[in-house]
Amino acid sequence: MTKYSKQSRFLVAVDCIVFGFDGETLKLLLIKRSFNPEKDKWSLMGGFVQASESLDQAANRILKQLTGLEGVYLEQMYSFGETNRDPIERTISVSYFALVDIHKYEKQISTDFHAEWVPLKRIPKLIFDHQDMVELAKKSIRYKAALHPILFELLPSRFTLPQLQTLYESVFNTSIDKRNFSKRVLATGLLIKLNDKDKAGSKRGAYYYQLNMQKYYANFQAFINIIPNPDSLQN
Amino acid sequence: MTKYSKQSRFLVAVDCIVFGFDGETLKLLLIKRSFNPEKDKWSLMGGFVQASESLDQAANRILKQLTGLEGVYLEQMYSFGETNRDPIERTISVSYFALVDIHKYEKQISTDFHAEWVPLKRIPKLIFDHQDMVELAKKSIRYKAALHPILFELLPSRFTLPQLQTLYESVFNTSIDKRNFSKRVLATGLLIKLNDKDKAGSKRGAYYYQLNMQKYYANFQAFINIIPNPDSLQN
DNA sequence: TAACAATAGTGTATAAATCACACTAATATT
DNA sequence: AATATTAGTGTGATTTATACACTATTGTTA
Repeated sequence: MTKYSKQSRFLVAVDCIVFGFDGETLKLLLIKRSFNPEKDKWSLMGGFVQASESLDQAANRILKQLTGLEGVYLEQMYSFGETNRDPIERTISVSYFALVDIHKYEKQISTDFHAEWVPLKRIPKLIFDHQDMVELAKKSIRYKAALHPILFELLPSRFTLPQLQTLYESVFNTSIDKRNFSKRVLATGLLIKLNDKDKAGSKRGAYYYQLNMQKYYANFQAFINIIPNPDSLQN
Repeated sequence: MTKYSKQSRFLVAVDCIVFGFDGETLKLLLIKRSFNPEKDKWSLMGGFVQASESLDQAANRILKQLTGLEGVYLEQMYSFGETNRDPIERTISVSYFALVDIHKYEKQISTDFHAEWVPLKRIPKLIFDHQDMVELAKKSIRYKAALHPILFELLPSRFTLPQLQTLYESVFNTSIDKRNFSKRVLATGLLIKLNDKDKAGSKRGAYYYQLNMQKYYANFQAFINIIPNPDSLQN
């Protein structure tokens, strides 16, 4: 059968907004572009989709190539298709956001690749419409995290309640009463309390918890109420 | 400056999942394809993105061309990019869902175009991965409608509470106590009660309501609780 | 080695939201 | 005039959310 001969064909890119959390601050992984146009400007991780791969495969490949990251939480977000968003040639970009445990990758990223963790509050000017992508990604994770337990993807496999609370407070840019916070998270049944403590953050030490992976996967689609009235917290 | 010479370029399509509600049943607008491949098979509204238009513009154009629909609620949903999803040539499809007032368009659609409203429960086999798109669209509107007042887009500008309730009951495939339902919807402050009644649906007649457009637009992003525990209603 | 400083951990009473539930009202039809 | 059909309304019980403050632990320091 013949091809669709009269139609235009376009470059299709994938761009990844990669979030990390170092225990205090939410960060994005950015790279200095190594090729034209906009060489040496800050950019999201991106690359063109190849003929042989699906969009998801492209996103995973690009993330792996540019940062070494593999097997991380990656979710398609939105497709950007303004005709002039790339000045060289029309490119449609399918954006993904990723949530990674920053500690696993911190060293290898900055040495092997020209990628850097930048605090979300101090994102430099980015190329093309990457700024818009970042804004949308911030909204998207806040929205999703208000309903689903995705933020655990940003933490190491063992974490403390104070760490978890700090993470929620950063994402939602608010402060939460710790008694109510712990009641709510424990009520989800997602956490398993361990016997040892993290002594790094305080003299007394805080108990480690880990995810109950069974329940985590089973309840991922269910709505969960860690942040009440999240819409009143927009900013 | 030169183009990105070594990269592959792809066809990019837009496919629209168009929902309508006739007062009793949720329906999708489908068309019989008028061209190959898969001529005469059932399909979603789709078409290729042109060089001169953005994705949103393409979606609006295609909807207009194939159905005459214009100015309807249209929201980008997800991009489908499996390499072999179109057997003729690789095509990346950006899907949109639309919510329309079925009465406004019912006649003009079936006469001017080869489009047809089909009950959601009786969707025929569709071409390519359009079945997947429909499944995702059903999930998407249910998810969104659990949190935001989008379902009003499916109703005429004047509607009764019984109509609204039937709509929610169809979307969530459940039944709701009408006392609690009316309390909840009226508590949103989104509805204005009118002085006349719809006498078509019953002898007594039910009061018409209309949307308070101010509040509707202002509160669109806010979370709203018309359906409690929507996750317990999945199916 | 006792006092101090710093963070972790816990409970209760009040307010608000949600839920379950049944009767009367209006009117077209017979 | 009786009947059938759908619209409209209120309350009490339960659950959930909120506000709020003190004790526990332990490394550091005087």
